Amino acid sequence: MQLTLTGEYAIRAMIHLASLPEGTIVQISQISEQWEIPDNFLRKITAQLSKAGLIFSHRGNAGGIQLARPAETLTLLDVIEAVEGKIYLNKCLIGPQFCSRTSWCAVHIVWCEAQQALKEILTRRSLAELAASTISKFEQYQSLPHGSSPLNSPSQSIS
Amino acid sequence: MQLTLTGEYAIRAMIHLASLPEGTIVQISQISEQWEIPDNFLRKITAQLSKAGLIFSHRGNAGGIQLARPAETLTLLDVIEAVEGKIYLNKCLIGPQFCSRTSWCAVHIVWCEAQQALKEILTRRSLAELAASTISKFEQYQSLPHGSSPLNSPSQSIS
DNA sequence: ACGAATATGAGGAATGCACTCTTATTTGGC
DNA sequence: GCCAAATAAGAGTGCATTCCTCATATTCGT
Repeated sequence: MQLTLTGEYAIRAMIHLASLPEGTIVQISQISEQWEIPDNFLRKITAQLSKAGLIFSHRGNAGGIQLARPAETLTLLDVIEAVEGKIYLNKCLIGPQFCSRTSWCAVHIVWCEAQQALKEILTRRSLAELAASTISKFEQYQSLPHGSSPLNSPSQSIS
Repeated sequence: MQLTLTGEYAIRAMIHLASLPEGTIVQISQISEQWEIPDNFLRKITAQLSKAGLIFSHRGNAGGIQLARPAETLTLLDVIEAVEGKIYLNKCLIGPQFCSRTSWCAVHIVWCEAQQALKEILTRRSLAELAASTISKFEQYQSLPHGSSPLNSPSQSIS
């Protein structure tokens, strides 16, 4: 009943991309450094994000990854489901083949409600909002002059 | 991000107990039969429920288990946390030692909201309510005469 | 052709899940 | 006291998943 590190890393990477001007291409190694993600592992994760259509990847010289859609149209749920598969808080929510009691079990209804609530919250704010809010709060936290983006300058350690 | 079978089985067993008159003692093997739970595994789970103080267990001849508190005061969250530990939708919710970004990360706030909502839903209805509702729905489903409890009569297969 | 980047697939160690099995220990009835 | 019926406790097993690493392509700009 917990987000895996895979999902957490995917979110970090996507927030990073969402904090940049639309269309910016970033190298994976750059993201892995700034967000403390094992480089090779992040490559696996970005491959999944790419396969799911959330990012474009460009190989070769000056390659990297970029968002495939505007950050305003992306949500945490998109990212999580891209790398972890669809969310099912309980097996009984997958389908009747996993629980024969769904038609008369009151607990099943509770799980329906819980899952709906969870998904609603994970889609309530776009990655664009989250990235913007994160940056502004980080600047407040660090008492930095406004306008310098902490997520893009490698000199600033995020820890 | 899913309830384990351990949690699912624990809920079934507790719903079973909650459907009986207060203070009733049931054998573990009886529950395991009616709810399709491996007998030995259920014994492990009931041991956890007992250690958590949710049920009393009695050994020896005519032994069994019974609710330690009225079913009206028990919730799904109690049961789940008894066998799975406290719910943390993301590691960052456990404490700052798992994520140094909590003070300025907007995603962290979303997880807080999600977890709160989930817990609220899992405590909204008592096991007494859930058991009662399940039984009445089951009777409707089976078109049985009112008053016969499906969860107590071993002759009826629940499948 | 070269070098800088991602893609891909084969692992691999560690952990957790879903159990089983065995050996106590307790209790009530004879 | 003894036996049968029940839980207690702990070890152990098989499997899947998580969280990675590494080696080897493949792609593209110059």
